[in-house]
Amino acid sequence: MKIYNTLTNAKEDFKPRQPGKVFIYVCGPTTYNYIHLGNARSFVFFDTVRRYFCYRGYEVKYVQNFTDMDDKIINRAREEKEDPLLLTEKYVQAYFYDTQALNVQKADIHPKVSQHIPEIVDLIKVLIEKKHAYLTDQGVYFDIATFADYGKLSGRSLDLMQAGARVEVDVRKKNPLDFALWKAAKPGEPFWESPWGLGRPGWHIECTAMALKYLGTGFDLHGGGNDLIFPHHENEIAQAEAATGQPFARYWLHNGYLTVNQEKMSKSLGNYFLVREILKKFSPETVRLFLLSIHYRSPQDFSEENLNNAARGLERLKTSIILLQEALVRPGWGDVSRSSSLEFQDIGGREAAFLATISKLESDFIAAMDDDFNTALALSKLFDLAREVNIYLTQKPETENQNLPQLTTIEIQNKQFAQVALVKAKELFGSFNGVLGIFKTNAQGDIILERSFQERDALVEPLINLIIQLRQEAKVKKDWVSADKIRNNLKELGIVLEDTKDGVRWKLRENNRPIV
RNA sequence: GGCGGCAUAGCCAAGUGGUAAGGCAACGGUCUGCAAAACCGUUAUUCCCCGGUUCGAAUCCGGGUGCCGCCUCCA
Repeated sequence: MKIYNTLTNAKEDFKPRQPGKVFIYVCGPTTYNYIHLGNARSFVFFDTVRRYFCYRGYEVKYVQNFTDMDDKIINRAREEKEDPLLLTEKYVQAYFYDTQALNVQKADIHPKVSQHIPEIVDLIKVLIEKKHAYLTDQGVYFDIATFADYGKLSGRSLDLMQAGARVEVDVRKKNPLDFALWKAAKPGEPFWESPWGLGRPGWHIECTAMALKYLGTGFDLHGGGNDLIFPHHENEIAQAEAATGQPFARYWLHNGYLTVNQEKMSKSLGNYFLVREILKKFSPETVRLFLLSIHYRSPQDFSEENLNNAARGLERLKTSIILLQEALVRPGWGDVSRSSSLEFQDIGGREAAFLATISKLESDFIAAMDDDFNTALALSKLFDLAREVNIYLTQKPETENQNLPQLTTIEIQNKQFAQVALVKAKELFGSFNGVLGIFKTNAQGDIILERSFQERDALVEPLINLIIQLRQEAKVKKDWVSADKIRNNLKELGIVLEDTKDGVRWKLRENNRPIV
């Protein structure tokens, strides 16, 4: 496996800290708002990274934090006149709602800043003891001059940064780039007790403290969006390595921005689209397919047209999966008792060729993901698989629609071959999807293609109106049999039609509604 | 000013030395009562421009143009 490491600006062979295990820390959201699609890009990508390590047989420990205390939260809470921690809890829940729609698996641990104050305080104590931090009346600051490697992640030297820095001058700081570890509380602000008075942690210290607590020094992967390279991740490294004297994380991954009209999607520009808004119009499968259709380090432009493209591509994949699922239970293809005893080398011409082709796709898929998580290329293998399956199914089996007792031994064997081929294809769909996470799956790992409830709800109204219209036409022709049949069958589905003087009214029997 | 990224068909996009993946759209065909889906075929002699290295470059080197980002909160 090769991974592009921001620390070295090069693709490197991945070597885990411990054989067979991967320890990952990904920067999560600051919970003062709903996540937008740019945030989702990062979360979906790192979820895919995690899934791929699992697919490759690694035991993964995945930690993603919530920054649930900082200036933005305090400001937002003031605006909404709400307690900061309650506000934060609301957006934590919203985060889970939005990301689960996108099939992002929960991290093993989701630590929150507010619940790790003791760890943070201890870490700051160490930094002060080691003379890497100093006190002012504003709080505690990290002294970057004491950390020789400062700038190694973002690739800048201190001199150049100082020349270009537009930082508001704080004369109490030794260096303009020194950053807060502990901020003294102003009146009315939330606070915790510390040896340096009442206050709260600075922005960067929490990730360092929580990563060290759950993953230790020198863990494998640390990730986040490009915009976190400087200063956030640079400062995390400084804090951790100054305190422990050990390398902090070994591979740093950063995803590119999501843009709108080629400009970065960001809250300050106001050009952001919330995940929950987009999901009103596009399915989560479409959104995830869209996000993975480009290499993670490249910028990706958000537009309705691009989402539409993805939606159409998704249709193609769905069709193929449906065709395969149908074939698996159709006479002639898949209705023979499970024939797992067959060895591949026993299998005849057409099936053997098909199996060879899709096996190649599997190795291509792995090669693509091994090369710095090339999801765009991996995705093309999923499309290739769909086409191969479609081609295979286009050609009818000789024995289709014949009953088993009438078949010769050869014919039965052909059916079994076909089934082995189809089962293998289905498994491959499943394992590609297990990595890319586009489709939801059941406990057995089979792909579920049910429409989302939003989609269904949006369809109910026009669909029922259409049926009512057809029934009205039947009534006009005095075709009472058809009209009554429509009404009775709808009733069985929990949809009640009532003919009134002013037209047709319909109701949904409450207990027939699907339970989410 | 410093640092970094990007530029491939109508659109999205993979591809870092060996002769342009995949998706969408479009057109023609097969299938179909008609559609849809599916399948087959066509659609970049060419990869922003100029110059160079090489038997050979979208891929390497030099120069130029355009767009974007970071250096301040941001995934």
